[in-house]
Amino acid sequence: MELHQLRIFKAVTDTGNFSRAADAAFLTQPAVSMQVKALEEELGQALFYRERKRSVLTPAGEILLRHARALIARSEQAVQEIADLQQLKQGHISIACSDTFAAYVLTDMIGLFSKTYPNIRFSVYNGTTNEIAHLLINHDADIGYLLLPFHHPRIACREWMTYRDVAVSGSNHPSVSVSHYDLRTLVEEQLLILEKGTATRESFDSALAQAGLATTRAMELGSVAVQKEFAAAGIGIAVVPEYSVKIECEDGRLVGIPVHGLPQKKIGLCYLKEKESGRAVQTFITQSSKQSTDREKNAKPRSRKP
Amino acid sequence: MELHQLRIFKAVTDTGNFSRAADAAFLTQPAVSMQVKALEEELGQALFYRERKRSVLTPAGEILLRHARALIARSEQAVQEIADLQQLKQGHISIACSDTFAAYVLTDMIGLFSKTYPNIRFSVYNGTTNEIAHLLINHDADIGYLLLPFHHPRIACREWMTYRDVAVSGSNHPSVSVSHYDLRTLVEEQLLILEKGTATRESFDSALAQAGLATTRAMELGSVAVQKEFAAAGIGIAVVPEYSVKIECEDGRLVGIPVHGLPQKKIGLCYLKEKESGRAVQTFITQSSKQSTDREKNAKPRSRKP
DNA sequence: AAGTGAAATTGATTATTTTTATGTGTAGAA
DNA sequence: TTCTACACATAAAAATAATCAATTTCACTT
Repeated sequence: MELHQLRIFKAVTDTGNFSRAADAAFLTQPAVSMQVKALEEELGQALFYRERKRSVLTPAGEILLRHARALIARSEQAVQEIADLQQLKQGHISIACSDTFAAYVLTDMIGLFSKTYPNIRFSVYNGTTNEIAHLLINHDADIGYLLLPFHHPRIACREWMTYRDVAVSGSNHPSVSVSHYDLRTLVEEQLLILEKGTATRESFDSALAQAGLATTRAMELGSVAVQKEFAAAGIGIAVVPEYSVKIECEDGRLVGIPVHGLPQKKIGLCYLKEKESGRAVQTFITQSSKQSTDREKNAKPRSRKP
Repeated sequence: MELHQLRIFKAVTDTGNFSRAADAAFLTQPAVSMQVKALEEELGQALFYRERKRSVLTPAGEILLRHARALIARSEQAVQEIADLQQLKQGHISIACSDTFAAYVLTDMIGLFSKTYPNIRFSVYNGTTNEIAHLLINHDADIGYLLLPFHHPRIACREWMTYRDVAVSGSNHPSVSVSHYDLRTLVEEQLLILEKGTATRESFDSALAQAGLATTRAMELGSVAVQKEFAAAGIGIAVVPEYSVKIECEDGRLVGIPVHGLPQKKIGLCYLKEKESGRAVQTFITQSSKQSTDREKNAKPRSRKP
């Protein structure tokens, strides 16, 4: 049984007549006869009572018509839904990144995108750099954001944004009066740093190692959100990505202090080399890259309010 | 889009691999490639990410797979349902006849048939001879039962059962003592006869006319059921088909009195000449004709109980 | 650098579908 | 009756599509 045959069959039921069905289907009458006959042979029984003027459905024909209608409609629906994918009327974008990036950068990107394309759904997976790579390779994520440099034979990266880590403290902390740190002064403080195994921590450690320094008093915390809370509570100085404390610095809950000697860091957008992204993903990248340049222009990572 | 293509597409998703799909579908790998490519071109986007070892569905592919599964399953269901028609696992029989025949003959026939084939549904249409013919011609009824003789260019009849009309009265009516009527004595009675326009009435009228007689006191009633009630109430003598009063004669509610001079009547089974009946209808005819010969053997149209 | 696995490509071959032309049967008209 | 018109069936030729066998490409792997 083929849809082609069912379309012809349906044309006969619509017109009540093989010859008119042939016209409607842009075929000749014998072509219609043969396809109907093929169906009848496959099903083992007649589909029409052939009368002089019209053809009337047999019981088997009635059953087949019911299914044929459903089958044809559903095949058209499939085409439509797939077309909707192109029109961004539906779709799904799956993103892999660190929880920090998700919480403080992705939120805005997705929020803006969803205003324009409300029917595109999102999945966000958080993980380490390695986990992000696996998500991409297994097609569980369409794109990822991770700390550069990153090299993998099947994954391509492009620079997405740059930022620095910044020291923050609560606004009543003695360090408020400090205009900046360098690494040597920084390590003297009670530090609040991220646990091992994260890219942020590794880059911090290697910066210290390069300068021949080590932390004197460091407290390891599990997430940037916790670091911020501890800093706000005046427990110590947190070293966090500047983008994660933009709002708190602006409203004065936290005070950001630049650290000389910490390198500028790059986050890359990455995706499978061989895989061409769908339109939804492409559009998301385009739109949010516009947004991100805007954001960077307006960014005032250092701001103190009295 | 053709089911053929969807079956191949599904084989690829099942095996994750064009080559293995080819084996599964008893095709060569290029054949699979071509059909998938044809689908992709029709839909305007790729269905698979082709990787070295396996092929993974794109978003469009996911959507198509969902529909392909449904389409394939439904096409198979259609075949199954139509096969069930042959197996008498489902079906529908539509019968046209007089309301009297339906009430007193068809009931048993359908009851017995439904015991064997509980999933065959019935429709029963009541109408005059002419209406029955129209029902057949419009395929609204598969078979009909009507009073013979009946001639129509497109309808074939075969004799189904014979019966006589019989006079019945309530068991306390004076006529109880009469052993039989002839037409002359019958017309002297207070008669309960069927309204004009029915075959029963016409045959009665023509029997009287042939004998040069006319009713003296006749009451026209709308149905045999009403005739029987009036007779049981002692209002007069009803002339009704013997098969319609079999039970009442046996249990004594009514007394049947033969009428000499009324002809034997034949009911025919009829159907469209050119139309071959479905298996359900054929089986119904076969089974109920066995039953009807049985019934006629046991029939005791005249029986009086004290 | 050679080998491997999976899919694309190509040209020939085979099946299938469609068309053209014709036949059949019936209903209605001459 | 015979003719004509209509609707479908049938048959052979033509066109189209699907398949196959052989080859190539491509990205790894060894």
